[in-house]
Amino acid sequence: MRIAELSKRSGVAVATIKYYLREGVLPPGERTSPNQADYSEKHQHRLRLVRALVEVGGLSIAGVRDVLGTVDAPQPDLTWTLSTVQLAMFPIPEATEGPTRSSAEDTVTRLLDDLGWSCPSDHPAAQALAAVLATADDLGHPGMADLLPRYARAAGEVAKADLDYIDRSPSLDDAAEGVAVGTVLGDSMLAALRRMAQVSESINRYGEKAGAKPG
Amino acid sequence: MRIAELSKRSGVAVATIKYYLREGVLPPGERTSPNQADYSEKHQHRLRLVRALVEVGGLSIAGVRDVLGTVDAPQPDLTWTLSTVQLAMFPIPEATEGPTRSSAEDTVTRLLDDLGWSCPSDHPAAQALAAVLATADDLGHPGMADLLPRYARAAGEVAKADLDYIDRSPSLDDAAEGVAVGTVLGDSMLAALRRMAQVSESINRYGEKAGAKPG
DNA sequence: ACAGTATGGATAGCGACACTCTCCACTATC
DNA sequence: GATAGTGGAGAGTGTCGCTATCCATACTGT
Repeated sequence: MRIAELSKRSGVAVATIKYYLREGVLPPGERTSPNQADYSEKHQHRLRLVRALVEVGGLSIAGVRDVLGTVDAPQPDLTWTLSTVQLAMFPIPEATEGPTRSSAEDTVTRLLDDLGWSCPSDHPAAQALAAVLATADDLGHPGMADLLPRYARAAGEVAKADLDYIDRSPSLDDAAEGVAVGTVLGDSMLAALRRMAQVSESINRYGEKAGAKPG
Repeated sequence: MRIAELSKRSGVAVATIKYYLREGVLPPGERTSPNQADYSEKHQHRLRLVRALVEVGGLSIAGVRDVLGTVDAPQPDLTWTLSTVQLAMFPIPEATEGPTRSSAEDTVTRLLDDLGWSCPSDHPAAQALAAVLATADDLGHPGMADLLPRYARAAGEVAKADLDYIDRSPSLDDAAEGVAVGTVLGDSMLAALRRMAQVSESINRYGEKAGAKPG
């Protein structure tokens, strides 16, 4: 198919598709003449994936490029693939310093120890967690740390489900894409469910009232 | 204190503080003369809160304004406060249409029913969940829906912890801020813990190898 | 008292980002 | 052979979160 049809089928503007081609998040079509190319269902699928990563996952175009680079070069080491996707999604950690931050790092180390998790305490995610705890502390909400065990238990369950899902993939390629899709969509899914559960729990405890929508 | 000291203490540039004042996310200082104002510890705290919402929660300035508007007008109805904060954080849902979307909505309705959650199935969060499921379907990953029960159980646990945390607040003002902080920081906390748990679980299943950092 | 600095307020500018538009030589199609 | 569409490249657009510049006035140190 040609670019106009790819655009029509995907609902993405031609100019945007050209932009994605330029940015390298969509591979070029197969040349049929100096200025004519042919796009396949693979391009259609890739375009959907790009849109999902951008719209649902909130990734930047550069982040999408990173993730797709990993998906396209499937390593047998899924741990590596997982870490790469995670890094593309959460490129944050710009380490802060200070007493609250140090004690937050201790808290995280202790948590990992208590849980027996095989995650290094200098992992970006662990650093991010320490940063969040330090922020809560600075805001005068040190009680957030008390939530850690329950949050961690829930996160552990989710992670097991995630890895089970990846394990079901028939091929390495599928597993790599499964990691990307699962990481990105899983985050949104979990966030949505948390909000729903909060609303439900809130209604159960405090009553319905204006419940659903305040605006 | 004057603006220069507020800037020094908070690490936020004077120009940025002026910008926040203009945007209404920081209340004006107390006038002492036509062009002189005095800022208190309250401003310092508010500034920290704004930075946390922006940096950790990824909220836009407009989103911060919405959240703070709710925090500053504490309603006795915590369900309302919760919903408002949620809306400011996830203003997404721009409803799509199509067969996958409809069946995703059915799936969500059924899930709510099975779980016995008191969350209306037309709640924005439920819509967001349906959108995610539809996206997964369109991407050729219909198996994501199988993860729902385990995800939901985990989300339920987290939500109970969240509401327990809010319940501990001594005053209504504190509860309102607790909702905002808890919702925003809780999301980041949960995401970080999920990543850590994924890494841990991945190492347990597939071995260490390049584990922590691929780049 | 008076130079030097800081302040609040308003306006304009900047850099990043994700597109979107315009132009071009050329090709496909009617 | 007129018309519409193509790939490619560059410039332009709108939004966002600041950041810089001005200005008249106010505070500060000597």
